[in-house]
Amino acid sequence: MAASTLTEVARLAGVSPATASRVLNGSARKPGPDIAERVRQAAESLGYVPNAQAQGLAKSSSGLIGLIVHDIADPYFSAIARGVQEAAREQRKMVLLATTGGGPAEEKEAVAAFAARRADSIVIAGSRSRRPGDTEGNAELAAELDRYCRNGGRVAVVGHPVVGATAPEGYHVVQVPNQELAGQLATELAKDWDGKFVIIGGPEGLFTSDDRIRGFQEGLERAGRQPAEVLRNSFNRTGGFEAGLQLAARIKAEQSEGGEHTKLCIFAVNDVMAIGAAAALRAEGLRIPRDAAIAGFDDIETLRDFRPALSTVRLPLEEIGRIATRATGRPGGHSADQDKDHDQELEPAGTIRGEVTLRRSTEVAA
Amino acid sequence: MAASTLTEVARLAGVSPATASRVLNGSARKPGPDIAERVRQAAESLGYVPNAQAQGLAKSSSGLIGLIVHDIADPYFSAIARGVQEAAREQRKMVLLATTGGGPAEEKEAVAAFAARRADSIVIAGSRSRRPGDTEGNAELAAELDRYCRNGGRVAVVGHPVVGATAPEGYHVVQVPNQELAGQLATELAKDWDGKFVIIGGPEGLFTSDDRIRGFQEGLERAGRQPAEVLRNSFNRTGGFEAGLQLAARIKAEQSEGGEHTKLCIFAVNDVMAIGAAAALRAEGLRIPRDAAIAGFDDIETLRDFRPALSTVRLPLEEIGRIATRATGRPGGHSADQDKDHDQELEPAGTIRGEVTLRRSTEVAA
DNA sequence: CTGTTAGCGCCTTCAA
DNA sequence: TTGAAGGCGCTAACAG
Repeated sequence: MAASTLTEVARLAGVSPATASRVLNGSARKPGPDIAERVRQAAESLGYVPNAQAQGLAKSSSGLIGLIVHDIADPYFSAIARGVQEAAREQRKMVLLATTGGGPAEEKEAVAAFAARRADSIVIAGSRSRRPGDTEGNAELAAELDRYCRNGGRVAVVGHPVVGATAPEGYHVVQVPNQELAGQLATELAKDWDGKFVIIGGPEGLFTSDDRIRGFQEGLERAGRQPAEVLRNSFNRTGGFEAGLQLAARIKAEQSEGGEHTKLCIFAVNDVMAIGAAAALRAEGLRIPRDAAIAGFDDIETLRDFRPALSTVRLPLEEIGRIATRATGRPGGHSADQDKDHDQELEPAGTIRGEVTLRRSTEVAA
Repeated sequence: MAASTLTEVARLAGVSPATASRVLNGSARKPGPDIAERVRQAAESLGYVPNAQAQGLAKSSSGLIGLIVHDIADPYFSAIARGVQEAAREQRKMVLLATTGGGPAEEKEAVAAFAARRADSIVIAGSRSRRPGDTEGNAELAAELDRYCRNGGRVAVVGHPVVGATAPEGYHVVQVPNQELAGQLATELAKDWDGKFVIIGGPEGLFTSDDRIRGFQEGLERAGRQPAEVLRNSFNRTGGFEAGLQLAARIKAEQSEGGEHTKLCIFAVNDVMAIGAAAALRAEGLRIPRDAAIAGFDDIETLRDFRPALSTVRLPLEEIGRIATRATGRPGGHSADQDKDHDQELEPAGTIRGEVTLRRSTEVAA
């Protein structure tokens, strides 16, 4: 009932297992064409499927890439996942998926599980955190990662390095210029908006969120503006929605006060939160950009048809996934020519370029 | 440099590998607490990580669940993927991801790869197809699946069974009542709309699309309406957009003709296409539902903030993923009490309940 | 309760 | 070029 084995194929073909192996899987020496054909036919007729586990055991390489995300249903992560998939396919590897919900403890579990499966490399896509409650988890995660690397595993982290990770080799960080881009966004917005800025951020300690907040504040400062107030909330639509409700109340109060007031410009640290905030404003009867402007970050594809079109910062999510994955590929894995010029190896895993994208949601037109 | 092995742990603890194994991994008999502690410490100090490949080889069960989707970045699939992940976690298994782009040939590759990795079960989430070009691919896919099942693998397919698959056991189909629900949607819409209906569908031969089209037509018929014209296009936003452009031209022509005309009601066979079509109408200066109504299918979460809110059919995507995955779990895998009542086993893998959800995009209000 | 003995299926030296 | 032998790391029968 179990799948047929190489030995069975070999027996049917009247050759040794070794020979069969050489025929069916890549090997330096190629057996005689007549023999090869017989083996192939035997394999075919038995419906032979090589046992990757056994192959992996013997070669100590599994052909697996581990991907860690907070939530695969979040479009931010699923876009990255698509890039990882592509790159994995290039490397003829398969993707193992782990969803962690963002906790370092669960991420550590995932790394351990990947290590157990002897994944050739691991891509960590979720934002790092330095919240107080996470310090222990971070330490454990770092330790687990270090061990994994020491055992020959490759790791790529999107965004920030894992706190405390001191991995010697095989540890790559794909830098995402969150801070810089948020700064540019602020600068651009400051050109058109005289009023106050408010930031809807994630919980304090989430690097991605903090970087974007910091960058935005810096941008405001460069433009000679007051720092923006920061509302903190969960890093998802609900968080944005709740913050949006608060702001809506405030805006309506100001409006009913009469008198002159300048419109608020809201920066949510990611698109999903921005959409949540926009929904809240709308629910409260406010309109964008008439009563307030709003901008996000990421430029999530599925959200591009949202109206008013959301000003945001475009991030090449799919490419980020690809680059991270490629960074973990063993050099000379499959490419024909191998640069002897190792300089490139020393550079960061890849430079990500984003782009400020102003759209309707921050237009000044009444 | 390589990871440490069970043997090393055993040696350090001064016990046999078998004992170490019994301590570190689940086993019926539990060694003495003193011994157990020594082994645990040895493992800890060596940073021992069990080799799942070896375990799999020995136990001939990999703890892997293979998931096949068209495109992980498509919110429809990523929602299902989340459900699969959840259920996998319940079963203490990991998810192997394969993205196929929808072709049976690639799906066959994926199944073979999963089989090679000895995945315990496979969940196929993409729509089946019976397009002429796919017949050969379908046959091969079916053969591969049959073989996989025959070797003890479990399979769950979302929607329709794979064409030609005759798998004896372990082959489950999660029925999604596309046709029925589309019929209900049509019925509901027909109550409010006097005018013509148009369907924006996917390519002919895609089961999901065809079922929804058929169901919608049936619903119209039941309501005493003429069958709707069907525009076919690719099964994604672009397809919807292009069809939308066509319709926009038509609508504008009718409008400029003056005279009386009834508004068009558009049914796109999935939300993403509906959004594309809506974007096209908007781009052509038309407004929804003023100039035309539009409805989709799936109720994609990320799209719920779209305005005008899209009438659609809510599908419990995440649950579909969960149910499909659970259907493939070996009975008595982890649950405490094991029903001796096998009746449930014979029913379809699970009954999916959807819900027609009328929203603003099909309101009659001018 | 513990240790010993065989494999799980494959790859890879090494001889022939 | 081909075959034989050993081992990858672990578990599952047996013995003790």
